Amino acid sequence: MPVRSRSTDKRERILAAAVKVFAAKGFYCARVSDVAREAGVADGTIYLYFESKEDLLRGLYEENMGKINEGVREIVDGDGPVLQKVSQFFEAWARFALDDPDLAEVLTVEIRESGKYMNEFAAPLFGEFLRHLVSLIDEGQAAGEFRTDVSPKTVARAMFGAMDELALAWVMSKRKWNLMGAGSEVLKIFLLGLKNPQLATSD
Amino acid sequence: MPVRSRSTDKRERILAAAVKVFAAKGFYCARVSDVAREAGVADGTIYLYFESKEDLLRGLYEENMGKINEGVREIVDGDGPVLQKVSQFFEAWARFALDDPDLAEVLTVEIRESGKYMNEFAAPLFGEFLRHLVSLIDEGQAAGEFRTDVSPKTVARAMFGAMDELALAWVMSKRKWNLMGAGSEVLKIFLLGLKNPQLATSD
Amino acid sequence: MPVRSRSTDKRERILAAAVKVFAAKGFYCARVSDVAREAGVADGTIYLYFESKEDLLRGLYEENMGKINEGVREIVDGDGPVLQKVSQFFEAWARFALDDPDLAEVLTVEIRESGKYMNEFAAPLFGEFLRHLVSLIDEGQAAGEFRTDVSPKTVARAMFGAMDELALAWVMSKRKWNLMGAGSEVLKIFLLGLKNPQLATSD
Amino acid sequence: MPVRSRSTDKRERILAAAVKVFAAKGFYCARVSDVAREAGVADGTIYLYFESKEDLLRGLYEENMGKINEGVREIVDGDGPVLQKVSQFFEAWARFALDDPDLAEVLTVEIRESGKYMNEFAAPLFGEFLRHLVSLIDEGQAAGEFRTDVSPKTVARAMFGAMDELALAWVMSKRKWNLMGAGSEVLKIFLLGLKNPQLATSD
DNA sequence: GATGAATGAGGGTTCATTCAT
DNA sequence: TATGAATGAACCCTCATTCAT
Repeated sequence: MPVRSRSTDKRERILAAAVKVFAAKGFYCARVSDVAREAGVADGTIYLYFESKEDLLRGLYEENMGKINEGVREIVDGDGPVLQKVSQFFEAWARFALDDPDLAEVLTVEIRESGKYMNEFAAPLFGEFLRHLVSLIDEGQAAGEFRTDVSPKTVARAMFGAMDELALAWVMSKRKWNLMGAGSEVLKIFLLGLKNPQLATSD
Repeated sequence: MPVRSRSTDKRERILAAAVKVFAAKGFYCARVSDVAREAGVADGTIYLYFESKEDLLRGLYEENMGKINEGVREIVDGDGPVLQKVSQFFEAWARFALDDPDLAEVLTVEIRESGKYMNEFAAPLFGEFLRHLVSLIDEGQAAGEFRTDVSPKTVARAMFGAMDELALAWVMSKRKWNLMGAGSEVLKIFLLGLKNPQLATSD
Repeated sequence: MPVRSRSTDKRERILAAAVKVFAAKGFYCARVSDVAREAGVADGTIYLYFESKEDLLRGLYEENMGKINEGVREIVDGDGPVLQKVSQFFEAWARFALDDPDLAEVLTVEIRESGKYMNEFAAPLFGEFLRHLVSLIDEGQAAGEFRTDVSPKTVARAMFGAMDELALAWVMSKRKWNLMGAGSEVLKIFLLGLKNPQLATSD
Repeated sequence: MPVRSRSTDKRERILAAAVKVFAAKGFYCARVSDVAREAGVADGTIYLYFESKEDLLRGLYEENMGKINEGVREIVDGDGPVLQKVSQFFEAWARFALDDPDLAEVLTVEIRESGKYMNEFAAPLFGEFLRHLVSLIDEGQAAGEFRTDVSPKTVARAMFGAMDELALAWVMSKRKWNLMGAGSEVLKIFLLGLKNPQLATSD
């Protein structure tokens, strides 16, 4: 039976509260005391676990983007056919958004938060995420499934952008429609659009 | 012939300064006095033209998104074949980013700024932009060019997301690669992926 | 007719208020808003003239210690007999305390404020002050008025300590007794104690 | 034979730690947790022995100033010639500084901390210390050794100020020079300066 | 219209103190 | 007794906004 120390629990509660509050008000409009209240702790307690408000965002980002990266890495490193792995990749992404739309919103929005310090920590993890996707496209080209006259990097970026925008739209629309279905539609477009014309069989 | 009053010029200078400063530091980290210095006016002067810092962002957004919408509307309302119009649509979008990357960054990033009041003004104009794209997809389906088993809204959103992400990546990478070329690649993927399989001729 | 800019006046008012408040509550117990209220300005106004609370203390110190140093330098560089200059030196010091006991208290107390950053700025000016006194002792020895078997540095430091303690006691006692008279007594002790025994005439 | 309880030891350790930390960072800049770490106890433990941070300073002050007062009282109440007792008085003072420079710094600096509550407890003990010195001067005057045209209180204060400043300078200079020697020089100045001119024998 | 000094509310952060274990 | 995680009041400083000139 797992025994989590009190502090670990509290750290998690603070992170969860931060996700909720940042999603609701945005990082800059959110007050640290909002997060504290949401987490049910005193303002000062947050500073026992995080160095600053910004560090709280960083912690939130690294913790969760780390998990996502883990998940997609397993898929990318898996054994099945590449087309199936691409599907799984985006399913995983969609499931993550479905599971915690607030978190999806924060990661999705904050990743844009242009310059300054933010990207100093966001970039590496996002870069890793993208590299996994690039690997898949590479693999697809190597397997003869995808056309080779496109840049995997460009394709990966575009696919991510399309899916991310979908997730954002879904979050903003108060989750009124079927994200997974829309994701499938878009994925199909990409797979068709990338299909190697040399392949004997049409879909 | 239109004669712009001196004050209109100043308004433009302030807006241009705001674009530059917001792109560099982000809306929340930018100070009104930064914008004033960049515009070469006094802090107080900004409040002769805008009600608040937020109103400055609104003005910036409406002015520029308005122009973009005008541009794409002309394309959408134009007479050529739908496939050509789709190409023109994204060319216009890319050209806008190429012409003023700072502006592209601000619009691209701030549009995400989930929360609060922001979207109260961003949504309508962005919605209009999206509707133009949806119209094109609709038109393509009606013309038999595109498959009809996909939701135009979903497709439009995905296409926008892909292109927007490309623009963002390009901006963030300090414009080191060819945005227009990458955009063409991605557009081709979408057009192939959307192509009506009933069409006799393959591309 | 001297025209002081408004800002100069305000800076002076803030400095004067800081002297009063720091004297009354001590630097660390004083709140910036106390100084602001005393000066009749808004909290933020202080930061138009000083970078931080600490900078306010630094400004106060440099401005006033600078003036004191100027005053004693003129005396040290003057032409009269050295014994007379020593008297003038301490008279000047006492007059400064009499003129602005609050200021005397702040300078006297804060100069002790041991380590850290404080002395980074206090040391040079206090060092200058001490050097002026050392010069006088040197001069007295060279002139044959003072014994030469004592270190001018040690003597200067002791004389300063004695006078400073007197000033502090006077300030703390709510100025109930005659500082100038006590100062004369002490000065006489030092002058007798330092007197060159070779001198033919006894006092 | 006195058996110190474990708790008394801990109290002593905390006091010693406080001396060290207060000397290094100053009372206001020192954190209670700094003292706790230095003492090797938990933060909360300090509050088992002291009511507050201020009380810790009070305890430190009373304990040590008490010892000093005891020491000088023995000297003052001793039997030897008054001139010798004066020498012993300041030797004791210097030895105290030499033995524990950190403590000297704290007592020396904090005694100035003008304001508030501080002096409520410092004043009595410092007053006692001064009264011992005043007694000596009185005694010297009564014995015909010192001139009687000076106020013993003033003289005592000045002597203390001179010696204290010397100790402070020595502490601040990282103890680079000979405090005891400098003290002797200064004491000699005072003794010469105070010498009763009626005395047949010159020194 | 234009200025920029002044304002003051607001918020991130610190740290003395408490208390459940 | 001893602990140290938790508390929350306090405070320095920022910066959007105002307004006298």
